[in-house]
Amino acid sequence: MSLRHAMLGLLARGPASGYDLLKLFEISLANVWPATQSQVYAELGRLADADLVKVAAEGPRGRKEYAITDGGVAELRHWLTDVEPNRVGRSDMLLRVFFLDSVDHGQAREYLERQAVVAARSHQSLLGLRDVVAGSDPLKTYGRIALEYGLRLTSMQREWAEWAAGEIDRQPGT
Amino acid sequence: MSLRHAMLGLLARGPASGYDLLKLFEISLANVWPATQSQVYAELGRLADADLVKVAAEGPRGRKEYAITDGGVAELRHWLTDVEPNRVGRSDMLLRVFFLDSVDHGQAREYLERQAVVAARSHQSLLGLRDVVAGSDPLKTYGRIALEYGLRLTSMQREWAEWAAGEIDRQPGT
DNA sequence: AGCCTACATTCCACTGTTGACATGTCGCTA
DNA sequence: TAGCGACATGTCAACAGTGGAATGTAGGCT
Repeated sequence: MSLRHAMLGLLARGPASGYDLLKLFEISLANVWPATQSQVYAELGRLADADLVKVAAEGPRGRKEYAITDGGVAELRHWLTDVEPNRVGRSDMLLRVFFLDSVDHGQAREYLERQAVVAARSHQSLLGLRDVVAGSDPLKTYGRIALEYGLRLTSMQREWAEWAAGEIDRQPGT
Repeated sequence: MSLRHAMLGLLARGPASGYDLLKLFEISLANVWPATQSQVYAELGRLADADLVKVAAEGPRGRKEYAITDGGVAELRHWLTDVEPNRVGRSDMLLRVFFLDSVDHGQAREYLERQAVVAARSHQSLLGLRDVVAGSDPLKTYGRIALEYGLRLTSMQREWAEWAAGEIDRQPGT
């Protein structure tokens, strides 16, 4: 249940409304922890029930501004410092690789090549993002670190996919 | 809904019971697409309703052996060759990095160092796995390719976490 | 005045995932 | 023969995530 912690993390930087949080998810967390409107508002209610956040102010158009409480800060810190067994992430892409022997060599190769292209594209868009934020408001250290992870990941993915495409050519059979 | 395709992929290699599939998920797909018993049996029922698999034989202890049908093979191939916008994976680890500014420098550093250790450990266990399978039944090409991905990923994660830990030391503030 | 867009919240139905519980068979061995 | 452990299937409640619809406000434009 990390949506909760993502919201607490955002609120730790300052009060915000559900709508604000939604925008923050869109612009800064979209590639790490996407969240929909239904989720955000529902979780905000639960968070308030648990006294981890509270309504700090009510604005013009029914706007409710929430602020994190001391309990919320404690919960956030606990989540950040507690060692949890990080559960395995599912990977659609790798799952397909496992079953690539169900299609012919050409199709398998095509799949891997497409992965290389997708990874390269993601890499490019992250590079663009880095330039944008470098030019204006410099990213906070941790933002830069997270971005660097994306950069390294996509670059590794591209190399791997290219290697894999070559590898299946080298392989006897199929 | 890729549980369905994972099961079709496994059944494409030969008939199996729900129990067999469960074991296969545990040993070969645990790190790519974990599945529980409830899910497997329920999905098997749905798959049979949709005529993508059928009961091929009934064994000793209520055992039902399922086989993939032509429709199932078609569905599997379609999934393997169809370009789908791969949805973003959530990352608990990266989410934490984003909010590391809510704790002090020492704790942030500790978190990143711990990530480096975890990655290194995963890397070692994959190396072990590779040696085991290399010694006995050689992995199929695609299994090797998927394993290589894990190896590269964990190695990249370790390097990145070490770099990140150093990086926050170099940073002014906190 | 009428319309559009951005702001803003709430509710709902559906699917996917987890964990626990219930039930029963079969072969081994103390 | 009683009990254990591996085999084997089935069901249920709860929660997380997705997508869409309904509702309403306020400001700006034509």
